Amino acid sequence: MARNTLTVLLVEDDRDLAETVVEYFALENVYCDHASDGALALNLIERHLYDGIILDLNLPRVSGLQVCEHIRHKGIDTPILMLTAKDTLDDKLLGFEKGADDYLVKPFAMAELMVRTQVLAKRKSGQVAKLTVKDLVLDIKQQEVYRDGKLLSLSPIGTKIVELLMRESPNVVSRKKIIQTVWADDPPDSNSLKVHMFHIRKEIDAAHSEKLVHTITSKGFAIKSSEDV
Amino acid sequence: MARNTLTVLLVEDDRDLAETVVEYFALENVYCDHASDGALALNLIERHLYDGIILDLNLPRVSGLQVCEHIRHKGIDTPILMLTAKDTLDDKLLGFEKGADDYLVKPFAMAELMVRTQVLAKRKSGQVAKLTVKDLVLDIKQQEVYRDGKLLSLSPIGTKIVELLMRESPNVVSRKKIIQTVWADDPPDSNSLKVHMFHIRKEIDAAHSEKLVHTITSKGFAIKSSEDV
DNA sequence: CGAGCGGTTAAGATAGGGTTAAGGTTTTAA
DNA sequence: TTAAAACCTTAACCCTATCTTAACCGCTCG
Repeated sequence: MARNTLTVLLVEDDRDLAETVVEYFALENVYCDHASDGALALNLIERHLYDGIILDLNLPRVSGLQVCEHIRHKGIDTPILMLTAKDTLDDKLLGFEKGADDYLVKPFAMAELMVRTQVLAKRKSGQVAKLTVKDLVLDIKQQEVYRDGKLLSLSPIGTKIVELLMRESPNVVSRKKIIQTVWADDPPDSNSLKVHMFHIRKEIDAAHSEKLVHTITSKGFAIKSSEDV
Repeated sequence: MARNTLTVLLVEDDRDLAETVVEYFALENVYCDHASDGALALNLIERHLYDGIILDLNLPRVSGLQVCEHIRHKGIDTPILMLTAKDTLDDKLLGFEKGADDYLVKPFAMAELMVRTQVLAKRKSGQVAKLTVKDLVLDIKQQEVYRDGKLLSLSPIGTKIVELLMRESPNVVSRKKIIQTVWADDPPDSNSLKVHMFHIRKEIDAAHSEKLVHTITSKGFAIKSSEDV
């Protein structure tokens, strides 16, 4: 089972504060990279896979909001926690709109930042424009699915199912949940879901040796790379 | 069908506040069930699949924290946002520890609750509980059992039995109770349970010197480490 | 020593999931 | 507006993982 060690990125121009955070996090076994401005941060984010990003709103040159927007635009769904000195509601709303997942107002207690970071890091953001599982990509806005760069021909319902499975990846999603998500209150009283899954499989996996669509008997379906837990 | 529609559960005993929230949410196309106490909430949660749960910490009878813990123990990973009147750090930390994903202090702006709920609902919690007995681990949500980090191959019914035994560990569970839990109304009229126990033993204990599955003659079965009572 | 309890094994039954094709509905395009 | 295409549901069929069943084994204890 996975160790409790997390790797997060702190984007903060106040070097004193940054150092304090890094040291505090080290005590709790959280490894913390540090970037002092937005450009540097974006660079690091594209190179590494972080469990979470702590982002000061008030950065020189590129603002925190811009960085946030940029990250989401790239399809990176690492959870983001925003830090700010101000506490106006508008700031928060704007932050969430740009793709942040949580918000903390300066000054804050280290313990709270710690805990919020840990909670944050356990999940995916779900705030991205694109979902990616291996070489499978879903453009959420366009509702188009690509594998290995090639556009697949999925029906609207099929795409919805794939979206759900990709959001939950690598977890199993129960038939019940799929049905409720796709059909809401009036599910078909037939094996319609089975048929949709069949078509989805054909599109996503037929031409590839690595299968991404998996059935977990009596539990449901999952989209993930074969050896992911 | 409506596109961006979410379904959340509000657990709140202040009926005025609840009504306000429900109405506000309706305007933004978020359908909101309401439960006025913890017992009711748990009932609804098991029956429906919500996109998020908004949980007042301060409930009559069963506290919000208890409800939260209960939900996670059931393996339900719906994201939870906690509401509270207090603003002590300890409350927050405890809330996160019990499996909450976000936190909002009363009084709050409707717009902020709205936005936090929407962000919350897009992602999975990642906060589910796991059952552990020595090096045996059951992932409740995935219904997967590991020993010493290795995934075991248990059938659905086998997993159900193991879950029950692990929940009751280190106590003995009678055959009668196992049968009732697994088969409810129509138990097999054969030695099916024996066979399941055989397979469970094979998976859990065959490759290890410390046996965790124990038979207590004429009483039932238990999963525990050998020296435990 | 034989009756009862629990473990082991293998075979048959069943249910869950995969595949296919037909028919009806909705969407799209002319 | 109408015809064609795309899409969705349905039902029938097949296969396989899983579950049940029954028979047998071996121990223990009265």
